[in-house]
Amino acid sequence: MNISQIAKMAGVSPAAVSRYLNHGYLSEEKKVSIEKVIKETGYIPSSQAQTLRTKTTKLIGVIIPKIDSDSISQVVAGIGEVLTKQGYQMLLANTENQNDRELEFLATFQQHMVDGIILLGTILTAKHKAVLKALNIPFIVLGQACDYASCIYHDDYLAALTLTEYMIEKGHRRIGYLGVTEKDYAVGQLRKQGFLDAMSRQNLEIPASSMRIGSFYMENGYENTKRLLADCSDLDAIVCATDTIALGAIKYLNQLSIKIPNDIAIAGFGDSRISSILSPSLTTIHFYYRECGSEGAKVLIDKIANPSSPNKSLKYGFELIKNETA
Amino acid sequence: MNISQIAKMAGVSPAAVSRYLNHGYLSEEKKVSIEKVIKETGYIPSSQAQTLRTKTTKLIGVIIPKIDSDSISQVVAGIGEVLTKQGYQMLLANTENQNDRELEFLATFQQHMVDGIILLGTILTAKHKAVLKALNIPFIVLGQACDYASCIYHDDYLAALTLTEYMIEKGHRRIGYLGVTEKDYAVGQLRKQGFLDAMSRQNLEIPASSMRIGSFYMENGYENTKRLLADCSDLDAIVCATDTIALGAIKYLNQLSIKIPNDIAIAGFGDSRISSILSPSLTTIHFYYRECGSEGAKVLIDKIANPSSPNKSLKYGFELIKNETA
DNA sequence: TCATTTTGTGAAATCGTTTTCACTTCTGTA
DNA sequence: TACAGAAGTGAAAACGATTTCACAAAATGA
Repeated sequence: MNISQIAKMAGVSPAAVSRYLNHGYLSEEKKVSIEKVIKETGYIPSSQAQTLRTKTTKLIGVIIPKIDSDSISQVVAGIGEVLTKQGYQMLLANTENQNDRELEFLATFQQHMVDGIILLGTILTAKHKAVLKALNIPFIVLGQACDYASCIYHDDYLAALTLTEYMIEKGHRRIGYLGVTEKDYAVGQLRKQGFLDAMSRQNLEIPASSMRIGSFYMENGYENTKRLLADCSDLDAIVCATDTIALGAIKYLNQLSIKIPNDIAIAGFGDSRISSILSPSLTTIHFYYRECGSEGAKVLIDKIANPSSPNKSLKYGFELIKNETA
Repeated sequence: MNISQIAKMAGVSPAAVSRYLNHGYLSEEKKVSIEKVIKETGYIPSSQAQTLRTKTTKLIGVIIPKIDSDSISQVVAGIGEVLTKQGYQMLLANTENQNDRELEFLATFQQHMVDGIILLGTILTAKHKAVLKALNIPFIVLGQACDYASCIYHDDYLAALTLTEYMIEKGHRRIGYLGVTEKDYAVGQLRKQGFLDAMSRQNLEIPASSMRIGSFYMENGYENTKRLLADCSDLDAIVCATDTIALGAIKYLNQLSIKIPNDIAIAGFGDSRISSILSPSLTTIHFYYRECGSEGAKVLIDKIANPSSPNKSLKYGFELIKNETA
């Protein structure tokens, strides 16, 4: 069923049908007859053919590192909400933490002529920058600061600083740290730096052996807590770069019947749904993930409507959730 | 940059370039020169134009009720893995539990000419059936049995039966139930029926006031546990239709300092990541969510390749996770 | 009444591919 | 030598929409 057939059935030209579908510069009489035929046939215009002429797809490509993650799925939910409302569709690409796949997906997005791209950034390399700019498609970065695009992110540094100061205030002195790769600027570097600065402000020592770097998975929390305690048996608290890592740590401590927070206090980042249900409940940082997603989608849509508009950089705050593990 | 420009630059016809891109019925000499030009220019063919001719988009539409859900995001991860591997892209539509939106999204998918559709079913109405069949696009249903399409689902009934029998075996007699709407056949009806049958096999009473129906959210678990205990103060266990609901129940019980499992035992369904970390850890049912997603994607791709192949109906088993809350 | 503007309309070009078809040019065989 | 078949090629016709352009009819103004 195509536009010419509809036109024939309605006794008008294809151009008239197109006009009906779009602006509608058309006599009332023809509008009625076209409407009737379209209703009867259930005709839906081919978006591919439309794209071919108009160069717009109403498609937004979204690249994420992992969909089955508490924080990321919240961002995606926020994105989806706004896109749907604005008549866009989401093309979702999940790299499963394989950073190099991001570039492949960018090529696919280009092929599908997406109107815009949202990159939920983990590691932004020079190559990313080059490819993204060459793409000539509006894009934004979420979760990381970025100087060549609009970006929406969290105050990871201040959050880590605040959280660590809170731990110190609670009386903890020998605090360990479980982090992630420094290639991830927001989570790997800023959170760690916030931790370090809070410690040094109080002139607290940080022996190298009390810090560990690992993956984003729970196993990392589990294994690195084991190693941490093997090397520094006198720790009285551990700050973990994510809630997931904190869960791994808690799992290990539970197995050893080490009491939280009396023997060792724990804190995480992300305020995952679990944190308030755990018992003891997890002290953590609430970030505005869903808002980050929905705001990001809005910014991108603005950018698509007005490509020459200047880049924006929006930093969301956070909330310290004072729960029971610290 | 289009195929004609590439052709001109390589000194061949557009047809030759197209042949290079596809089957490659072409002299070695031209292949080389075309390859060179494509590499230099970074040319990527327009998938819309391709679709216009070939009627295939390499796009799969996926409809889900909620992305920020532990179980669903796992299914989506499984789907994404296979689709990417097979060169497909995922068009994701999140209804946020608004069932009527599913039909809208189906129309959008049709407009975008997706090659196939995956419906992560909650409530399948007669209208769904009618619309899906009229669509004339291969589709499959995940999470629900369905007689007019290939479907992949879990043995919800036997899981509920087994879990409840286990609770009884553990010595619980006055067991309450927190469920969801019966319109959701798998989660609402089958799990409840499994519970009821296990109870009646042991001749255990189920007063109407010991069962509650609510939403999929944690608040439901919290609020309905409150009501349940107000009416039936002598319950010694509660079976919850999902882990999320169980978490709500646990939250309420913790607030009242009711000891789990000594005062009241709890069980859920889904084996969410949290369940093993909670303390006490949550007794639950492990379903093969990720596998369901990846297998579903495979079945759909087979169906696309061979549309006349008969429908398949695949039921995955489960695993009873005997943790500490029951 | 006549000139001018407004309004409504369809023919045809266009977007960027794929694919059919007809036409060379080879290759190998009788 | 002649001829069948294979191999390689490009012109041109799709695919299904939008949009420009030209033109007719109707409305307006003098």
